[in-house]
Amino acid sequence: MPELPEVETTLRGIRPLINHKIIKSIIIREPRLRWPVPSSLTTKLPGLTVQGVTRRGKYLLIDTGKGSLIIHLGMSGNLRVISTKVAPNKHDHVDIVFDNNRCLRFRDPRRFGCILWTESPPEQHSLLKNLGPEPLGSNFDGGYLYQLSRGRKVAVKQFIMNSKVVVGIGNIYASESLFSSGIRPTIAAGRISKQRYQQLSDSIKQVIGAAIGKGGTTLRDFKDANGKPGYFKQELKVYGKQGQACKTCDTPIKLIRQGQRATYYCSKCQV
DNA sequence: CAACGGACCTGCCTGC
DNA sequence: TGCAGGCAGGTCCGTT
Repeated sequence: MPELPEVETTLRGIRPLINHKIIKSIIIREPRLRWPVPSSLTTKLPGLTVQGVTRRGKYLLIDTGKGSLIIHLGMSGNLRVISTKVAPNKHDHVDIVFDNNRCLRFRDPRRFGCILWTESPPEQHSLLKNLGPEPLGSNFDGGYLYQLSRGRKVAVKQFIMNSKVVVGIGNIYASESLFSSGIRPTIAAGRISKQRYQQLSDSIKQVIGAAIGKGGTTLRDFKDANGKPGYFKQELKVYGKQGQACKTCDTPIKLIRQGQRATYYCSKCQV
């Protein structure tokens, strides 16, 4: 479900609904996520107030002043703010309950997501401290990609999906931004020119930015915090379109596998 | 250090 | 209709 635009959409949805709210309790129905949900949250969270809701890469950070919740949605997670009266579904693993009879409900069928707690600044957490720049940040550009990629033999698609290189480029937007910049996904990262990396970083910003503007991409059942789907799917040019005509040149879109992930590209437009 | 494969899970779709 | 197999939006970790 979530790539960075979906996480950003979720952030924008939940922030105004939970910021400055007092936490009444936490209900952990299923602690077995990627890492166990700390049972200590049951005693630590009640009485704390949400002081801020931010994002680093695909990690959502809820600051309480005493510590921060670090939430990742994995492949299939989502967060909604709803009435505590709404009965939980099978995969609604955790509720953060506020004192206004609403709760932040974490649902994640595949349980690849996580909910962790840190009492240090979250950016020092081991999951966050080695993350690369934000793709929409001013320190992410062609020069940065060019410099970091010298000597690297890994394919450029896997390079830009490496969170130490840049955060938030998932499988959909990797294929889409490489198509948009005319770069073949299989090319070794270390053999791409600075100019082409500038095109790539521009494309990444454009594609991610447009996807956020559309509320993310809904493939199966992504819904934002208010239950609305994303509308970027109709903008996709290559993802999931193997065999279909390229929108630029009519050549059939190819599907290959890189590192056990599907990659879609146009063999004529992308060189 | 870089690269790769395996691991963690459930749901859905396809094909027999 | 049932069932096995493959695949899915992520990313960490251990091994080469």
